[in-house]
Amino acid sequence: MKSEHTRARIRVAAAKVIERDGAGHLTLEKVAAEAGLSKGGLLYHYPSKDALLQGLLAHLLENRAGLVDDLNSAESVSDATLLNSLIDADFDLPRDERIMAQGLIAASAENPELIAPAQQHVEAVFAQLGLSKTKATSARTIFLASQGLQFLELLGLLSLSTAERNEIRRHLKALTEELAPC
Amino acid sequence: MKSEHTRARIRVAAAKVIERDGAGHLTLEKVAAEAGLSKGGLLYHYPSKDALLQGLLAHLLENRAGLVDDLNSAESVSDATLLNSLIDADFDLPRDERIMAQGLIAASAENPELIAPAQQHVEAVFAQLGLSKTKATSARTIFLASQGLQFLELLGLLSLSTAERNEIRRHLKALTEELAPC
DNA sequence: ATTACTATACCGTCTGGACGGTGTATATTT
DNA sequence: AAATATACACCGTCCAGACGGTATAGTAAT
Repeated sequence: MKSEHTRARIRVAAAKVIERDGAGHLTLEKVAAEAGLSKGGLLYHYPSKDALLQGLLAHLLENRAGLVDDLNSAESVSDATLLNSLIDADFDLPRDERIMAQGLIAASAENPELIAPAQQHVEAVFAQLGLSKTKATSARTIFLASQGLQFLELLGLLSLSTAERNEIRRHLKALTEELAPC
Repeated sequence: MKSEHTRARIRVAAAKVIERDGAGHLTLEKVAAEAGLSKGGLLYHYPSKDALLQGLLAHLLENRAGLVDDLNSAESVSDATLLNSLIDADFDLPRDERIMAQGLIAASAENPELIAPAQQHVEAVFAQLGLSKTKATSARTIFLASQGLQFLELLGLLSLSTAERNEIRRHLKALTEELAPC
């Protein structure tokens, strides 16, 4: 039971290494050092680099996965609810997790299968948003825009002032609300 | 003058390697082999791996850069024109160049400064779309959605049927046209 | 006895890039 | 016309460093 605590420490350490040295220089030894662990100790918890990366991704999807699943009960209005949650999740992603995502994008180059869980999530969202015949495309477009901004920020291709960022967020939320009444 | 021809061959070879082995396994030797060149020959044209990657990116931005610059003359309606072109460029990106983009995303992990030209392009687009006070956010959102889809596809997080893909494209174009009259 | 580590040494592999050399075409000089 | 020089395009080998992962021996707490 101390394990999970240590694993969390390791994940944060990985994020710090990625932030400092770049995702391409993520090394088991560096992560171990940053976490205050020996290399052997790190490998005890995550027996390979891939396992560590999978751990990062699983952690990232923990919260979001619930959002999609919780919609088994509700109806058409729930698309707006889902979008709202996803937008919030995107825009309020903690710094740590943002960096982890960055690292995973990089890692997916080496090992494409690694991000399969993320693919599952995205396609689940798309499937859910596709259920309503009339507004499916509008809903999906809102999702795409939210994701688009996250990726551009993640890759360092765009950095907005908080004011501009918030305005886009507001706009996406407004578009989401237009979905329900119609 | 034979140089440019060979360089083009090298770029295509790089795309093939990325497609076959994954972006993380892009190697000078593999590219050279694929291009029917020795490693030394490759290094003659692109004196380092970074130089090769920069070459790929420059090639990708060649067409798009013109789109933004061409708007020095026109007025507010031109935002719609720009968006239209960008959407087309995103959706009609040739297979080769799509794979190159994939490789560059991966490479940016190792060397973040590498994608500076792309950053410049994105921010130029955003600045251009920010000029019209009233519809700036709407225009930017359309751009974000288009980019969002490209990234999701690029990273293998989403694969749509051509029908679904086209519907989103149509929707983005419709939103773009709504921009002008108001 | 099991869990959770530390510390260190080591191995095999991969890879960027340096380096020296080769052939060929064009230009210049004799 | 012959000889020489120069630049271009390219070959093939070698090497130093980095990295993932293994192995081993030992510690400490539960």
